[in-house]
Amino acid sequence: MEENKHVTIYDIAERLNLATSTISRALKDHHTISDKTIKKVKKTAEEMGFVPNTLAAGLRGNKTRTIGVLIPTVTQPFLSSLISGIEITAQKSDYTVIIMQSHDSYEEEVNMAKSLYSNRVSGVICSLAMETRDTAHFHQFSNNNIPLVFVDRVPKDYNTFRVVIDNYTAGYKATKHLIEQGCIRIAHLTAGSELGNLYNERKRGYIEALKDHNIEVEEELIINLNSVTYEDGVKASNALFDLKPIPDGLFAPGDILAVSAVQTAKKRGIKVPEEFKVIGFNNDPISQIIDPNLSTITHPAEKMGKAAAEIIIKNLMSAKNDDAKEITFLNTEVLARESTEK
Amino acid sequence: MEENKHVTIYDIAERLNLATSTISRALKDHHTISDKTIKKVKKTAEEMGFVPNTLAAGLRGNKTRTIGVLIPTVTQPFLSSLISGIEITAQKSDYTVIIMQSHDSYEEEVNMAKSLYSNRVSGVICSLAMETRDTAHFHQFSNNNIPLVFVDRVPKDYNTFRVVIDNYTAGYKATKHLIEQGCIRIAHLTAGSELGNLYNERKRGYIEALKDHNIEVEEELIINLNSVTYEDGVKASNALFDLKPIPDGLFAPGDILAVSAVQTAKKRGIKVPEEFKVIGFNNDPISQIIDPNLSTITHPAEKMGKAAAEIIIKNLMSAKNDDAKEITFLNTEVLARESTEK
DNA sequence: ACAACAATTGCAATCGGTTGCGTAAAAATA
DNA sequence: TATTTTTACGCAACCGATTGCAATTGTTGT
Repeated sequence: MEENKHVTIYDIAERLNLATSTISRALKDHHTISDKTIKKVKKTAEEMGFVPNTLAAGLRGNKTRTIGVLIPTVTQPFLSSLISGIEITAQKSDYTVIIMQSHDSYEEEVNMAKSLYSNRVSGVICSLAMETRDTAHFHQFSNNNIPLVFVDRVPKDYNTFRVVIDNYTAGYKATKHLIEQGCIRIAHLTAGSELGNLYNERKRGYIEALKDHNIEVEEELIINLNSVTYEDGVKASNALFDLKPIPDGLFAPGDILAVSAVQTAKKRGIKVPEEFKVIGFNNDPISQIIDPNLSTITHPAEKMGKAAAEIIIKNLMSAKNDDAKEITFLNTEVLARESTEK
Repeated sequence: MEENKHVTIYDIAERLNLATSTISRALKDHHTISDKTIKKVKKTAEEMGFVPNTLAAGLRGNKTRTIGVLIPTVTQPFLSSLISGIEITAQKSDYTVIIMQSHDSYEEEVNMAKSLYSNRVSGVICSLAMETRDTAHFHQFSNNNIPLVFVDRVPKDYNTFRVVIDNYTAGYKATKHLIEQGCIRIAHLTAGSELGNLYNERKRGYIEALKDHNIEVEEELIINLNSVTYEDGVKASNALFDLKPIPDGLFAPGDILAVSAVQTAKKRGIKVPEEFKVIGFNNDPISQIIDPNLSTITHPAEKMGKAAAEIIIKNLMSAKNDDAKEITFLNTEVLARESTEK
């Protein structure tokens, strides 16, 4: 096996009897280099199998064309779609994406943030870990003019870009849909998280919708979960079905929870949607697989990823850090399917 | 907003009136540095908010402690679990993971490979794009002693590490399971792909299982798909259900396909599993959501990811490139669920 | 033919850790 | 006390691309 040492611009320079500066400029079509030389350099570079060393360029120029992505996990459909969106947009502008998972751990998030900074990423896109209660570990980015975009699970009081949906309105719409389908005793699952306040917002929407339709808010119909998992969903569903009478509707702020409710209902012989209507959240793939098909709220993951990446790239180009750190709201819609049919 | 310039070892050296070499060594507990100095340096580094510049270290040492992952997409459950496994293992050894998606395009795969090389990754883990027919773009890694591990969809004749399941045996097991459950006319979906020959292997297992049980292999029961998608699965299923008599079993080499078959059957009033038994592949989340629950073949995604990352890291530490480039086979099992019940 | 200017290319410093080698100071040995 | 050995640290080159400025060559104008 041949041991090709990496080909550098020095090798090209030597071969062509030119200076490295000329090679460097020729390779990026600098206007002070003649067409003849540019052609010659590019041809030789190609022949020699030259691949620029990103590290050297990054070190010298203090910019890496790399976007760091810090998210709880890549295995949730919403987040993997988010990544996909980021990646597509990044690629178009020739940016590389580094992905790190916090596994919803604060400690890991802190470490990963440091690692991203250490890698001198040009920008950061982050969805907060569940555990995270303070955001001091993001100051290193803000303080060094590295654009930072929070997505979906965002801190409330951090002056930076945010890409989110209007969770309040989404929760309101979901609940209103159930009411319109005839529900009058609507349960809700929620989860505590101070910083990424999206569950609180959805709950607020739920409550407001009930009030606006003169439906009493019953505390026993609102269950607080420790974690948004299938297992916890089953537990909560069983608790709801132990009530008499059982509620006639459920707004679950995640499709996994909604699915767990549907399946628990089935097991207990409760008919969905006849006796119990369910609407989920996210429009995960499973929502179209389960029988009955799950009504849900769209959560434009890929769009959000694209939007976040665009903000980073745009901000990096303009080089002004005095831009307003606006919040981008993307739309959500009710997808009415079988699980809420009258 | 304060504009902290990045703190460097030069800053620390100046503050403590030491040489940068001493700082550098102290920070990594070099034995020639006194404990007193080490403590002092670390404390000061902490105070000053020093974060090492990975680029500089990588450039100098020509190693980045970064693993490049090149896969078709992150949105498939199998692949996102694979990433998860890679990431967990990498993190333990303090490696960073860069993820790139080929979107099953040969051209993108070539570009991304170049980008990874350009970023001087320490190792590469790759699952081939569907389109890929030649692997010349991986020579740059092999030629430069950068460990390369192919996972799942691997080239047949490339002398490097491979982490796979035994697709032949898995296909055999799946088919045998259907036979044991009483099927005698078993259909199969497959897809062409010369390099990542896993569908061919599964098909081989299918055929051998039939032969071993004295069941005739009928060409009309084997449908070749253009793509492994829900839509193509529906088309194929409809084609199968147009036959008379319809087959009584199906081995689908992917849960999405299996699900499409189950749902198509339902729509046409064909009862699963009474009239038509289905076994899928991968044990995707949807396999436990669909009604009836889907029998399937386990595909140990996270384990494969961990194994691949371990190979990379181990190889990087031993620094011998003459190791045997062995193939790692991970086990698969039949998960018998409702969709193949007698 | 010569100044003035434009078009090309070269020189050398720079980014920030890393590391081989050299050296001064402290400790051990003769 | 003189000499050898350790211990602890400094010097300076290095990785490879970038870029401000200097230098060279080629053009145009008068």
